[in-house]
This record gives sequence, C-alpha cells and structure tokens, in this order.
Amino acid sequence: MDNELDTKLHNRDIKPTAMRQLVLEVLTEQTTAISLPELENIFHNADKSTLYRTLKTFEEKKLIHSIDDGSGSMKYALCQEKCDCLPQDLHVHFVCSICQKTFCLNEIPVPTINLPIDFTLESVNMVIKGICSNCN
Amino acid sequence: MDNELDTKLHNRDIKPTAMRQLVLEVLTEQTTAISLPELENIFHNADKSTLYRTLKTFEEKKLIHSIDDGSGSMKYALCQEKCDCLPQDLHVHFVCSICQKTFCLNEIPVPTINLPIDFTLESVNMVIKGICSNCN
DNA sequence: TACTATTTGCAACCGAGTTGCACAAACTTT
DNA sequence: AAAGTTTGTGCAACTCGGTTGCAAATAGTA
Ligand SMILES: [Mn+2]
Ligand SMILES: [Mn+2]
Ligand SMILES: [Zn+2]
Ligand SMILES: [Zn+2]
Repeated sequence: MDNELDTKLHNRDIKPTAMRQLVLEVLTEQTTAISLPELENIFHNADKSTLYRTLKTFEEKKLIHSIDDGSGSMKYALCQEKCDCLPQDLHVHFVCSICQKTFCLNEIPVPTINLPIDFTLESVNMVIKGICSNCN
Repeated sequence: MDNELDTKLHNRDIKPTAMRQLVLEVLTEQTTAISLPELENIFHNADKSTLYRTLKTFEEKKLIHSIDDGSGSMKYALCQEKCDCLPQDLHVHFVCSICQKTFCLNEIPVPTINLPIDFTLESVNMVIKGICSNCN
C-alpha cells in the first residue's frame, strides 16, 4: 500500500504482508521505543505470536533493533537507513524513570572501551537511566 | 560463624542469618556474576523466594549490585567495599557469548556521556558482549 | 490448476520473578 | 522467664514476557 513503508521492507528483504505494513507503520510513528506488550495493546485484535514473529523478522533483517532497558520487556525501535547493527553503528539509549519511555540517542555513539587482554567485542548495550526532557 | 562474612554483613547493616551467611559465602567465591536460578541450583534444598529476598536485601543494602546482561535472568555480584552504587562508582560489565559468564570489569568505569539538554542522569547499565579471555 | 513455501492464529507452555500467608526464629519489654 | 513484637523463612500460587508446535490460510511457483 504505502510505498514509503513497502520500500523500507523491500530494502531489508522483508515481504510486505498486511501485518508487517501495519506494524512498521506504528513503529515509524513512535518517537520512543516500543515493546511487544505495548504493540499488543495497539493491535488488540492481532495475535501475540504474529506480532512477536514480526518483530523477530524485522530485527533479523536489521529493520529494527532491540533495547534491553531493564524494564522487563524488550523495547524495539527503527534502525537508521544505513544501519547494520555493527559496533560502530550502535548508539546510546536512555530510559526515563518517570515516564518510562525509552529513547534512542542516535547522535550519541557508544563510547569505545579498552577491553582487558584477550577479550573481544561483539556488541554493546548502553542504557542510561534518568529523567527525560519532557519530565524535567 | 565466619567473621569475615559477618563483618561484611554488619557493615552493610544486614542481620547475619544462616541463609544470608551461606549466600554471601557463595557470592564471595564467584569470579563471575551469578543469577537467582543458578543460586537455586547451588542450594537445591533452599527455597526460591528466600533466596530471592536475600538477594533483594543484599542489593538494597548495597552489598551486591545487579546486572541486566540480556540473558533473561538478572546477574548479581559483590560490590566493592566502599561502593555506594552511585554513577561514579559504576563499572562496565562483559558477557561472554560462548561461556555465558558475566564479568565485572571493576577497573573500567562507565564512560561519561554528554546527555541532550534537559536530560538528567541517575545510573548507567553498560554491558559489552563478546568473547572472554577463557574462551578466546 | 496443482504444488510448495511462507505467514498467521490459536493454544499451550516455559521460566524468571513476585506475593500472600502461616509458621518459626530472633529480639524486646514487662 | 514469660509474653509480646518484629523479622525471616517456607510453601504455594500467581503474573507476565517470551516462545513453540501445529494446523489453517495465504502467497508464490511450476
Ligand atoms: Mn536505538
Ligand atoms: Mn559489577
Ligand atoms: Zn520522561
Ligand atoms: Zn567465555
């Protein structure tokens, strides 16, 4: 339907089913990351496992990335166009202890760390907890 | 019993019950962080909720800190003597994608981040995933 | 059209974490 | 010491996010 979304799906090698278009649309509208339970609330008629597998597919194809923000439910947000989720693509996340929203700080790359000898890096999850600009 | 452990408990204002002494002993022996399910395996005769509440107490009193390493179960490790779990006390953690062990990199403080305007910081969880020295 | 691969819906399940409640143990007050 | 109070423990039940097997539906292909 919407060519914007279909192009995004196509670019990431994901077949554009109705469900996927709808989920991608919702993900696109968000300014903060969203969880599977939240998605279930939005699509109260859609099936949990379908939504679950949609997110898994999106993540595998690097259309979205997941953030373990310590809230108990994984959060998901769109990747940048050229993102491959490699260490150099990663950014810092922020979770507000008041409104509970999880922000992608896309402009803040995760800092480089000098690991101890013989430790090799694959990825980094850096989540800052605090109070966001809306709640401050 | 063991005065080392009792002193540690006393310093953190925790009454030294038998259960707590045993759990602290196990925590002290570990070189990597440990989860509640793992603790249940070690104390196969102890009750889950008692262990759970023991960890909660330890964490409240800042005898231990918790690490959400993305494995699905929270990991726990002893705090340094003078640790108050304030931002300046925090260190980086490392989880091995082969042996699944979670390491405290006590010598690596979490990097300082310049947050966007009106965002204020409370704490940071920085977990690096990769391969540890034992598995490399 | 007939066949095959992919996606979806449903139900059941898993495991980590959490809670209410009764009993036990420790600590206080008389 | 006895009685009363606070704290800790054990058990059972439960919540909830996540996950899976399987059959029906849909899409893609020959
Ligand atoms: Mn992000
Ligand atoms: Mn640590
Ligand atoms: Zn907020
Ligand atoms: Zn390892």
